[in-house]
Amino acid sequence: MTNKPEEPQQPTLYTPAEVANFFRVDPKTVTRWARTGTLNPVTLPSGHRRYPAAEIHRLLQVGNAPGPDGLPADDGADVAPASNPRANAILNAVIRDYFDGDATALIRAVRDGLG
Amino acid sequence: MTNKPEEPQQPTLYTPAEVANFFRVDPKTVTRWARTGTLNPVTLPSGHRRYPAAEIHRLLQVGNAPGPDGLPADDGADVAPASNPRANAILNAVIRDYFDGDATALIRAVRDGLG
DNA sequence: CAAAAGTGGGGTAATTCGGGGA
DNA sequence: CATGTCCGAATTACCCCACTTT
Repeated sequence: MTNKPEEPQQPTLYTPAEVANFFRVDPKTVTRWARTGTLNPVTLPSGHRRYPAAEIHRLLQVGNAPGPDGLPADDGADVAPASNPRANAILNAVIRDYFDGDATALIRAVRDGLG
Repeated sequence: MTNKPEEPQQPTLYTPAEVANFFRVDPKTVTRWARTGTLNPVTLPSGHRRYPAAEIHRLLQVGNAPGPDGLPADDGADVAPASNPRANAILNAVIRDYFDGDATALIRAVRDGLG
């Protein structure tokens, strides 16, 4: 490792314990943030997670607390409030079951169930 | 360190320490991955291991956006695997903000965001 | 030839995961 | 709804020393 052009010495990834310490929360909460999409960690082959420093630093900024509404609602598109109970039920089930594993599954399910 | 850059190495090979830095794990963990078959390294006559870059990048790309110093600037092989960070962020934001009121907002955002 | 750094093997404590429930 | 806590199982980290390579 003395002559390799690329070698990230700086910890670009944080462990769950480190992230938990940053936000003063339980590591379990950090895991939950990963499940819900608030954080997008690198998943090791074993299933353990490593959190990119950029991701953490972004949330650590003042005013960007990782609360329930920590994510930027960038789209700001004035969506039409339809209140479709049927769609609501379908999406809710899919989100709970598949959102963590595969976002595209949600998309497909949405189209299949509502299209 | 064992091989000079002059050596015509077609595939880039990483040392255990380098791989450990990539994943933010202990070098021994990398060795364990090799022993359990998670990684398929090149074994030197001495018994030491060298890990092909392709192998490492394949695992490292899973939901990760390496920083500037990060290294694997991902190939562009933008497969949509079990976890699309951008999709996750978009969906998460929309779900939290609008899901209760209108499920179609999620669909629209998904289409716009993921194209 | 001797020394230093890296790696492999093994063993043990600490972390993390996942689920369930307060 | 989000977080904290308890549990068992799996994974990882850190300690030792021996061997290889520079």
